[in-house]
Formats: sequence, C-alpha cells, structure tokens
Amino acid sequence: MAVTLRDIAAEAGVSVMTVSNVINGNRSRVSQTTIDRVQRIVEARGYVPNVSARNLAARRSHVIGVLVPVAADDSLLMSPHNVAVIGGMERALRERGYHLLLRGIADPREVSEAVQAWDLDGALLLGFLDEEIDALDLPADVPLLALDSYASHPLATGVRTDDYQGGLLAGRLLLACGHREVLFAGPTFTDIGVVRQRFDGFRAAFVEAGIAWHDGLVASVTTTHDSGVDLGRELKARYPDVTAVFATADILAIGIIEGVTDAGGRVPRDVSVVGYDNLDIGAYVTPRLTTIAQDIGDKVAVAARMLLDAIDDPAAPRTGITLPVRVLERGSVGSPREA
Amino acid sequence: MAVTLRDIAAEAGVSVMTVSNVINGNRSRVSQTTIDRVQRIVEARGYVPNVSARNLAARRSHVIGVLVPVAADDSLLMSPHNVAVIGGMERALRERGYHLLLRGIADPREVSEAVQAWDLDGALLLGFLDEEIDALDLPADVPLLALDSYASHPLATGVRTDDYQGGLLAGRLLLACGHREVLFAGPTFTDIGVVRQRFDGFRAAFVEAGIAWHDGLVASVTTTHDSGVDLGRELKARYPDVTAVFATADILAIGIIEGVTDAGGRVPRDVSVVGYDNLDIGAYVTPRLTTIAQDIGDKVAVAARMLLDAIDDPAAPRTGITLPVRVLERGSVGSPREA
DNA sequence: CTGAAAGCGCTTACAG
DNA sequence: CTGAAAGCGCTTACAG
Repeated sequence: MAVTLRDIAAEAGVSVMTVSNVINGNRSRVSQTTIDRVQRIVEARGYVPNVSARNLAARRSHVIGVLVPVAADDSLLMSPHNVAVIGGMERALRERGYHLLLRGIADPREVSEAVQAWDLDGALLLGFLDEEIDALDLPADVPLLALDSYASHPLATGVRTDDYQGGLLAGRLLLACGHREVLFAGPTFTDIGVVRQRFDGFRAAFVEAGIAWHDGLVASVTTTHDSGVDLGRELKARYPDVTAVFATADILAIGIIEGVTDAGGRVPRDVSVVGYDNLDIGAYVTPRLTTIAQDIGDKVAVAARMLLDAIDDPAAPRTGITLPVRVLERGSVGSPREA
Repeated sequence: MAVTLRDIAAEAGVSVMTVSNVINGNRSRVSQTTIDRVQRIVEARGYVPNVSARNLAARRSHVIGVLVPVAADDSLLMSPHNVAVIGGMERALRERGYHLLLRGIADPREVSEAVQAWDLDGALLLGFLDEEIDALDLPADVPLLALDSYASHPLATGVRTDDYQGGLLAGRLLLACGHREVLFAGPTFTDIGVVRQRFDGFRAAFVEAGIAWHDGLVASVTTTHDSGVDLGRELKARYPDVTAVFATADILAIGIIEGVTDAGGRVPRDVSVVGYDNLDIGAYVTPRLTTIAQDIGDKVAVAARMLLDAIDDPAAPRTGITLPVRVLERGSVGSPREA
C-alpha cells in the first residue's frame, strides 16, 4: 500500500491537515520544528501525494489539456509545427508544476467534456478551425487558449504570429525579385483565419507596389507534401505564366519544389518558391527553402505564460498578442528568367 | 455547478449506485427500464463523470503515462520517431478509453513518482537508456513498457524492431554494391542496446561474406542533423578510404549527405549512405535516402495492445515481441568508384 | 434488480 | 501554531 497523508501524520504525531500544510508550502501556518520533522518523514517514507484525491478535494487539477483535432483517419494532427508546440508546452508546464494531457478531439463537444471530466485548469486548442472554436460551449471560468486563431470567442483570446505581415513580406520579396505572376497556394480559406490574413497581406504587397494581381492565381490544396508534389508537377501546365509560388506552409512548399523538379523544372531558375513556418526540414532540402519564419519557441512561451496567468487570476483582462515574423532567405527564390 | 451522479440519481428516483452501474455499463445489474430512464436523464443534463472522483474510488486512472527523457536543455526529446509513436499511442489509447499523460522525465525517480501520484494504469517509456530502465524501482503491479529496449527489467518486456537484422541488411546491401570500407556512424554504445544490436548485425554481414572489417571504422556522434553535417564534411579527411556510411538514424544520415555535398563530394557517387528509421523526411531530400525501414505504426499498435492487455490481466505472462525490418532502397546507395 | 454505507486520500473553512 | 470534521464525487463489497 502506498504511503498516505494519514501515515505521515501518525508518524509525526500531528494532524493530517498540518502535514497537508507542510506539503503545500503553507509555511506560515506551521512552526519550523514541525515542518522539519514532517519533511524528514515525508522524505524517508517516500510519500507522494495522490493526484486524484488532491484534485477532487481542491476542485482543480493542475492539468492543462492540449487538445488537437483528429483527422479523418482518426490519428492526431501531428504536424511539425504542432509537435514543436506540444514539446515546448510540456516543458513550460512542467516548470510551473502543471501537467499535460494530450487528447485528440474528434467532435468539438469533447472539448467541454474533457474540461469537465478532468477539472482541467485550462486548455490549449491546437489547429482547430475558427468556426469550431466559435461554436464551443464552455464553462466560462476555464481559461482556453486557441493558438493561431482569429476566432472571436472571448475565451479564445490568444497568441498568434503576424500572418498579415507574413503574407506582405512574402509578396514584397517576390515582387522585389521581379516576379509578377505569383501563385498563392494554401488550404481553402474563408473571411477570417490564418490563411485569409496571409492572403490579404500577400495581395497588399501588390497594391502597395501598384501592380495588378490576377485573382485566378490561387491554388486550393491540402497542406501536405503530397499535394505540393502534385501541384508542382502540374504547375507549368496549369499556370504557364507563373514564375513564383507563395505556399502557406513549408511542408507544402517542399512538395512543390519536388514536383517542379520532377517535371523537369528547376528551382529557383524556373520557379521561385516561398514557404511559411521555418521548419527544420526546410534547411535540409535542395535548394534550401526561403520562408517566412516564426519563432515557435517564443510563441509557446508566451502562450504558456498567458494561459497560466489567466488561471492564477481569472478576472484579469486578457488581450491577444501578435508576434512578429521575418523573411528567412535561403535558396529557393531568385529572379524570373526572361520570357 | 456541474451535474453529479447524485443529481442524476435524485432526478431518476434511484440510488447513486444504480446510476453508477448504468454509466459503467454493468447492465446485468439493472433493469432495462431503469437503464433507459437514467440514460435519458444523463443525456439531457449533460452529465460527465468526474475523473478524479472515479480514479480515487476505483484506485485506477485509465491514464497511461508516456514518459520521455528530457534532454540537457530541459525540453522533451521529440524526435520524429517519438512523435510518430506518441501520435499513434494517443489514438490507440483513445480508442480503448484510456488517456495519455505526456511527461518529461529529468530524473529516473520521477517515473515511479508519476506512477504513484497519478495511479497510472501503465506507462510507456520512450527513449530511455537501458541502464536507466534497469535501475528503475517500481511497484510491481504497474505494467511498464519500454519501447526499443534491451533492458532486462522484467516489467520492461516490450516491443522492438529487429535491430540486429537491420544492421545485417544494411551491411549486406553495401557489401553487395561492392563497398569494403564502410563507416558505422551512431551514438556511443555499450554491450547491450539498440545500437549495439545494429552494430553486431552490421559486422555479421562482413563475417558472413568472409570480408574483414576494420575496427577503427566507427564514428561516435550524437543523433542529430548537425553532427551528421560535421561528420560528412570531415569524412574524406578522417576516413580517406571509406566509400560508404551506415548511419543508425535517418536524421543523422541526412546530415551526412549534406556534409559530404558541402565538402564537394557527391552521394552516392563518392559516398553511399544508408539511414535507419524511414522517416518521411528521407523521401524529401536529394538524393532520396536509402534506409532500413521499420513500421512505426505497427510497433505502436502492438505496444498499445500489449500494455493494455497487461493492465486487463496483470497475471498473464508477457513475452517481448520483435518486429521485422526491411531495406528501403532509394537513391543514396551506389557502387563505389574505381580507386 | 436495487440500496445504504463505508471509504478512496486529500483540502477547506472553521474554531480555538 | 494546530486540530476535528465535513466534504469533494465517485466505486465497491455487502446485504437483501
């Protein structure tokens, strides 16, 4: 049988509540002598508080749910971006005494279920659509943080990078190199959201430069390597005048480069490609990927802090934070060839 | 206030325990009429059982800890391999009604602490050294499963792929292409463990072929892209006669290819490279990486099943399972040039 | 088929 | 500075 508070209390000759106070660092309420004695016994007996009992009594869990939508194949959406976020989050939480419950969400209702069932202190929503977030029905006192979201749900006020600026920078870069026919490649988007922002920023670069941009130059594709390859292969046929592509994700951009190469083209000589994210992998491919870089570590650190602060002080007003992005020039962008 | 069992019981006019039985599917103990009535109320009120209370009373948690060592920089060891495992594990657990607690372990003692504190039903150890596993001091009744481990700890009987065979296949492949001076590149290894097995298998290929292999041809490096690059750059200088490298991880192999290329060499013309794992990324680099492929999905599925079976029947004897590996030939291996 | 009661291991006002 | 008691929301023998 595991050692309990009661065992410690008996051995120390004090009440259970005194031991509890020592364990929880309520030192002002206990004499130093008692603290020392109890701590020695705790140490000697290898006492470990039972999480369930503590959570039940305290009506909170010190657990943060990291909730990730599950794709059609029922497996977690573990993009390199999400992986970096989860890893960083685990670390930030551990440092502050919280734990991470990783949970795939097949139906949005499971979000509030998870929050209730686990007495979650908070939750990080990773990769949900803004519409899904807005449709969430949650107890108002549980801090939620949706990463990279433009949802208007008040609980979801969060952290994101400057997607509009990212699009703008990508547009400017390609325009500065002399490109005029540029394809925007990314997932289907609506009036709000990450992709919309990147698109608007991208288009603004053309307006700013006084250069017309063809509405038709948008390719709606899934954000995967494979669909990038497909697009790259057909690029010449479907968009004969295009000299550059702005892809909303590195993984997609890398696929596009591969597809273009497969079809006999060369990057950046025939087609320039700009990605988005700055994943490690972009540095491993040939040519190295030019991309819009966001600092995921920063983003996670800020998100963790914001979430835990909201838990400590639920009444404090929350304002979203937008982190900067920058252009990381490597080898996949050049000037267009003469026609 | 959240709805509790008692609320449901009151509304249904039955005892709390009857509701509990309905919730938990002990249908043989309740009449169909009662079941229906209770279920309707549960549905209408949006009742969600409290996990802490359930765990405390039942003395089990339905939580599986996925425990990953934290590196020197305190962040989780999220290699692509581990990521795939964690993603697959979450899914397998969710399908069977379990939850995943992701936890970085800085000190091996935290393993048993976590098990105790959370009443963990089981734990998956991911990326621990065999020595660490053998040194673990755990309550005997909590199933542990160490992936890819050769530890002798009885609780750690687990699942791994055939590392010896992997090394053997890599060796045979390179020998068949005509290579004789082959460098083995991987982390420092001892008498037991994954790397030792791959090494032994690799060397056995030479013995089998009746070809001598130079003991000096082992490069001890960390399993990272960067150290691969370093090794690749110095390859010609440090190992002038070497015509091929067998790296114990794809990420390392990819770095080596890049380093060789940086130094003006060409793969596979000047140097052939074989990796290990079959990560997605191996298909994106130039040339595409030839590698020893393991089916991580399979491995995780088997591991999840084994772990949950052990939880269901702790008395059942456990035997480790070794899954097959195969050679995946792509573009990074060729014949050595004439000297 | 159903229930009353004890108990899981903690924390939290409250009292002194 | 310390304690007795109630209670968190469940499950588990036990009894009928």
